Amino acid sequence: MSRLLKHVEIREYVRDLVQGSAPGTAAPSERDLVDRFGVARMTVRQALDALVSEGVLERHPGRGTFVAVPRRLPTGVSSFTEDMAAKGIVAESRTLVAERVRPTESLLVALRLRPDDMVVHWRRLRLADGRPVCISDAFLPETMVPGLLEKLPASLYDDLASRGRRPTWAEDDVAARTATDAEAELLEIPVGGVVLTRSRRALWRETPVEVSRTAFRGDQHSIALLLRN
Amino acid sequence: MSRLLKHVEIREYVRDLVQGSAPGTAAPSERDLVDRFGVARMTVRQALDALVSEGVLERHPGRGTFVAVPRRLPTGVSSFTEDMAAKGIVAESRTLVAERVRPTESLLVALRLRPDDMVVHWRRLRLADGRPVCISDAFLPETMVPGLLEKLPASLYDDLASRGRRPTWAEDDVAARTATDAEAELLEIPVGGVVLTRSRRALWRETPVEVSRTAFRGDQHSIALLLRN
DNA sequence: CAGTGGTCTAGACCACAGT
DNA sequence: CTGTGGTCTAGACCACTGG
Repeated sequence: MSRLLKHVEIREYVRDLVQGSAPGTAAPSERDLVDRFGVARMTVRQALDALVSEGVLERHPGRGTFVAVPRRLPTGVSSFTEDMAAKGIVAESRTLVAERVRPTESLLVALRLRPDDMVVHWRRLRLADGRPVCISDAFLPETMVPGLLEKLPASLYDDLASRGRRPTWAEDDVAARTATDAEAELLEIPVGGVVLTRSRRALWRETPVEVSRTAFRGDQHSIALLLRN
Repeated sequence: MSRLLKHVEIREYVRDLVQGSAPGTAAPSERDLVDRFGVARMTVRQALDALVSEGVLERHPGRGTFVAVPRRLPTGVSSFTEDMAAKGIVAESRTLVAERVRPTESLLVALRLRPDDMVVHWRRLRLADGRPVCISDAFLPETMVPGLLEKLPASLYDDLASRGRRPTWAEDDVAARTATDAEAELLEIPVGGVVLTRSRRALWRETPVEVSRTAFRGDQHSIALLLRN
């Protein structure tokens, strides 16, 4: 039995229907969906609104609703595992810390938590073809990823995706500094070597899902970006 | 005479009301707005939906609607001059090199030039409130900016804008390394200090406009980004 | 012309917050 | 308890598009 909200049910129905269709293909009209699901038109519109704001559909007044031209191609909010796979490199990671902690004040704000909420802290050394690439600290609301610590996934973003919470956008801040001694040792670079750091707040729709800080080996890595106005 | 749609009128009313309020401040409740404007609740919700998706407001079921924690500003393809102005800082620059040169092979490709085309090379030391921030080398097709060298503008992107060629998108590559001796001296950092580098190819529509390489003082500067899927 | 999406009404019941 | 946002109904009129 479907315990879904109606507008969710309709949204997923249309999403499946449209999956893989060429841009410009007509989607069912709002009144068609009203008849098919026996709901009010506002409910159908609520479902289609979501798909439009996701960039799946486009509305054309007086004509209909159509599959949208594909969105922004490039990385967007990318996952380390995917970035490496795209280069044909096998990504590995070694868990250094996986714990349940009380959030700091800044985490509380960034993740939009309530005072008693706990966060999951996961620190990993990440490797490509067996060589250290970066150290990352990820912080996630415990309620967002129940059971994560009991069974650490191979890819955090894959895990979030399976929970329907893959980040849709992120705020990044990129900087450079010298490595701490601990970082230098883990990354196998000289003490005082250069690291490229990335602070990220990743969100799904309007909900913060992850805050992370990553330090990349400066001598090997760079961050590629595509910016649009 | 206001020819505004009701939901637009309500949206702008709330936007003004909330302008400058601290995050967490309560916005009018939906039923308040229904009374104030004499409209149906769906109409009010339509107005608030827009503000929520803009990140201006947050909804908290059972509690109310509140001013959202501010997002970082979207960057898009930003200009140094504009970035500084946004922070209330006076940007200056000191021209180190301004010349007409034959393009290297990689510039020829990146700027999509023909073999005999020349490029303008402009190197600047850029300062904020009188202190060095970065060194940038910009390369532009000569045909794109005739007369630039005869009258160097205060802001390159302003100049491009006045020619109708302001970059609409860019490919950036961000990395970290130690400064060269020359860079260290200009940036007033210790020899061997850290710099954050950005290689950019900026395009207007599908036409390459600029290739630049910039080295920022790593101890002071970071690059803020907004990524979307 | 009939069909589309855009806007809007005037209600309703629900789950949830805080008092 | 009251008030909040979340969902939903069953209509309505409009401007616009296409045939």
